[in-house]
Amino acid sequence: MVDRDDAVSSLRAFNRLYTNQLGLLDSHLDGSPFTLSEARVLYELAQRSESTAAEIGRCLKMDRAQISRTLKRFTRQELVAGRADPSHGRQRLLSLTPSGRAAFEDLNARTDSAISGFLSKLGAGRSGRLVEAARSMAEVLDARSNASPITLRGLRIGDLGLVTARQAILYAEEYGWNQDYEALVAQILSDFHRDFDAARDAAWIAELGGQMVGSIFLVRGNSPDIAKLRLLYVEPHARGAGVGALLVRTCIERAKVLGYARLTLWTNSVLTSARRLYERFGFALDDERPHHSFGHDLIGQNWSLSLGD
Amino acid sequence: MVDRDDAVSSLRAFNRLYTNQLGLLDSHLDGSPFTLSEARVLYELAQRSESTAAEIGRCLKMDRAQISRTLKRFTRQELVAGRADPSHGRQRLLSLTPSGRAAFEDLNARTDSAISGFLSKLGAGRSGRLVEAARSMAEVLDARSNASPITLRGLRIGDLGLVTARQAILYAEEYGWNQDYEALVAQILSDFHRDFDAARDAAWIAELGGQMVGSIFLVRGNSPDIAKLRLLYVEPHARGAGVGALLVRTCIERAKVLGYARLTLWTNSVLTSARRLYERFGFALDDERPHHSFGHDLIGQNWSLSLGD
DNA sequence: CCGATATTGTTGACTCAATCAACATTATCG
DNA sequence: CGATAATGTTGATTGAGTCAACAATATCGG
Repeated sequence: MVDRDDAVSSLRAFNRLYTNQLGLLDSHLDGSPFTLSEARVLYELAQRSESTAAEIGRCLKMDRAQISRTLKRFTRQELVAGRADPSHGRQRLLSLTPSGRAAFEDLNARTDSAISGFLSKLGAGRSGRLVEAARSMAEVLDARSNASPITLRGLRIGDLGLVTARQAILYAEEYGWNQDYEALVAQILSDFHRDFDAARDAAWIAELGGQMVGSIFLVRGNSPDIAKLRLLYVEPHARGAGVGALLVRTCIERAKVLGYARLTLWTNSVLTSARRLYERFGFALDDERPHHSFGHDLIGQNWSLSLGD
Repeated sequence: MVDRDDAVSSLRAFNRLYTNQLGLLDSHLDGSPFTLSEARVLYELAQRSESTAAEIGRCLKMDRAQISRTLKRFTRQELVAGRADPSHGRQRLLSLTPSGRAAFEDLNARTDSAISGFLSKLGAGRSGRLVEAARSMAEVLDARSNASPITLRGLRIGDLGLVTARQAILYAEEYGWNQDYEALVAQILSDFHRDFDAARDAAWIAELGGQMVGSIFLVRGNSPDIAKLRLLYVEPHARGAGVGALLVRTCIERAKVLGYARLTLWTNSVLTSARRLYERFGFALDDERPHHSFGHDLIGQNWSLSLGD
């Protein structure tokens, strides 16, 4: 994956560029009377109905003294009003006055137009990539608090290709498989779409924070009462979070609902973590056979699970 | 593509998170005696052999007065020494003293370990995504100065899937084509890999700043002296930069080298920008025929170009 | 060569940022 | 109830950031 030193220097490089280039968006917007700190405090005040100085300080990691002085300035300018908390004699409940809110809206508009101007200077392509990357970073940074849950969804356009690419890249990185595997997946998925029958087939994409982190496919087998589980995979960074188990469980349940008597799958002996998953759900190894594929000598395995219980 | 208002608010959200969460990496690292501004100046001094105050000021967008005072402090602490520029009586050539360099190395180590600690707190998955996104943003921000050129490369693992996904998503967005098209591309690419013969087939991925922005495939046709051009596409944000022309030209040249007499292609009448490209390179429309595919009534077109000249 | 103009670097003046320490007031908890 | 913690204010100090004035030097057109 990503080397640790590389990662650190990449982040540092980004940090420098960001401070040098976008940093100007922070401090002292053109006509605005507010400094960066003031703007941040103003923003937090606008977001909450009635909050306390300590709360804002914690949220912005600002010093109590600084918050106190900033709020005193705001109060003198009649941007902020406070009233005593009935349930707490020490704290004061702060809120923006109408003119405080107007000042916030003005600041907001200035910031928006500054960013908008920056983006249009970049051009459509670059700004699109910038925004996409910013979203991705924001998601990671935000995820510290709200650990986003795993969700499953059906296939969307682009998924056939993305599943192909991710599986190919993963197995190339982890086991050195060559592009034969990618072509095989592309073939399987193309066939899956062509022959798709909602009464007998299904597919799920696992997402974590809006990102694809795994997939599983349920397709009809050679006889009407046998289904095949195919193309199970979980992104390395999402492993251990129960994504694989959720996918397999969902697949088994749907296979039962669709009336299949037996669920089979083909895998390779090197895929140990997948095998453990199958065993946990009661799959039994039927037979195995060596084969040479994807540039390696492998041992293919057929597993199956009886659904009649 | 990305909506402008969405883009602005995404960037703002990112900016807030970044200042709140990683901002602490900037100002005043734990044991370090340097403030953020001082650290930035120190960094710039360490990067260049002998530079002037004005140069650093321009680079960091800092005030002359502030630079002057910072440098005066550094000089008093014997971190920086300056000598008169022989060729310029006003400027002074600044450089770090040995103890200045030691201070820089110390700061560097502290920063690295702070970032490293932050990354390990995030966990492998999140930090990987964060770093990837940071690289992507850095590339965009950096690209202002060094306009990265378009490069062509051969196929890598993952490309079959990525080309499939990007083409499917693009034509779904632009023309509303359904997933039948994605399955068709997956099929074509799977076959391409299976039947690949370096003496008769070829493929190129266009990259701009390390990102895939287009592709083209050259495959043998039904008769030995006829080749087919397939799956040409260019990302919207890279259009107008000559990516398409570069791809087509490269493909035509290779077709000549491989000894083909004629290059044919199949496209659809709605793909007007591609058609203009083909016309520019001398392709002529042989025939067209309506068909119903990808959820729409389309007019398929066969174009061809004689390579004997 | 001269004079207008720009660049470089310094200094003073001022406000805000950031941090530490001290303090009064109020909550909370054993 | 008393120790301890949290809240908010104030003073003190250093640096950040900005504006303005100034001196010294470069540059360039005439």
